[in-house]
Amino acid sequence: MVEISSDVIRGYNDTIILSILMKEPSYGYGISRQIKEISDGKYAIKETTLYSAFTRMEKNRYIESFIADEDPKGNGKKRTYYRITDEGKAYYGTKCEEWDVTREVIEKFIADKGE
Amino acid sequence: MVEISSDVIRGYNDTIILSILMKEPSYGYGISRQIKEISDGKYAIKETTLYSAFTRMEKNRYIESFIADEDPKGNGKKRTYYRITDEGKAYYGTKCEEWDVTREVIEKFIADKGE
DNA sequence: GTGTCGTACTACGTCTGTCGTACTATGTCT
DNA sequence: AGACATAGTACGACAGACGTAGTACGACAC
Repeated sequence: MVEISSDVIRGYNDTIILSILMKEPSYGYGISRQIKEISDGKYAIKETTLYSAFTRMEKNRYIESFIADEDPKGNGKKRTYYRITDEGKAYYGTKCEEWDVTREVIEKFIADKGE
Repeated sequence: MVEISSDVIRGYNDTIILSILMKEPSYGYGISRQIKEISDGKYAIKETTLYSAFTRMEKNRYIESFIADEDPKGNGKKRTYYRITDEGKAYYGTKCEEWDVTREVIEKFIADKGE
């Protein structure tokens, strides 16, 4: 099985996290599981990478945190949730556009992909 | 114009350089110009990034350096050329395969690209 | 004959994102 | 009692990319 090196995803971790928050607010562990699920187990973000991304993106105002209870059935336990901001949505949009260009460029150098 | 962030290309700079050396041996400045040309000016590798990649890849035995004269018309001036090794070719092949997986994964998180 | 441009690098230090390791704490299942 | 899933936090290390700067040579303009 082909392994995805982290240096490749680097620069898109923030985008991946934001794409999950585009649907609805979520929290660390939940986002981590969703990433694994959506990628069919091909990519698992490291905890440290994820939480440091939260810190960075909150500083950049791409996301906002708030404390909330666990799912209804839960007792009184709290979790830190994150919600995407308008700036975050704009950033996500930019990254999606950038992706097209990046992909095009890289594929010019990849065997059997160039013109 | 959409700017390509370096973190995205990161992890593929070596691959891009090797793709040029797959055709024929070349040298720093020449490779730099070829990258710009092939990418239609969309990507220009920084000098420092390029030369540090040479050092790294020579250490990894993906490339070998040799000194040669400038083009025939040149006088006695020398340049450092690089040639891809068999290990380098194998590495390039692996990276090309990895690219397919990476691209697939990332596109699951990019708007209008998912399933 | 001086200055600028293109070529062809090298050196050094900084920054950023990722990762390894480790630790805390609670609830559930066995 | 111990393992496992959940839900994090803390801290330090590392690698690749980048900014800045400097060297050196030849060609060409003015």
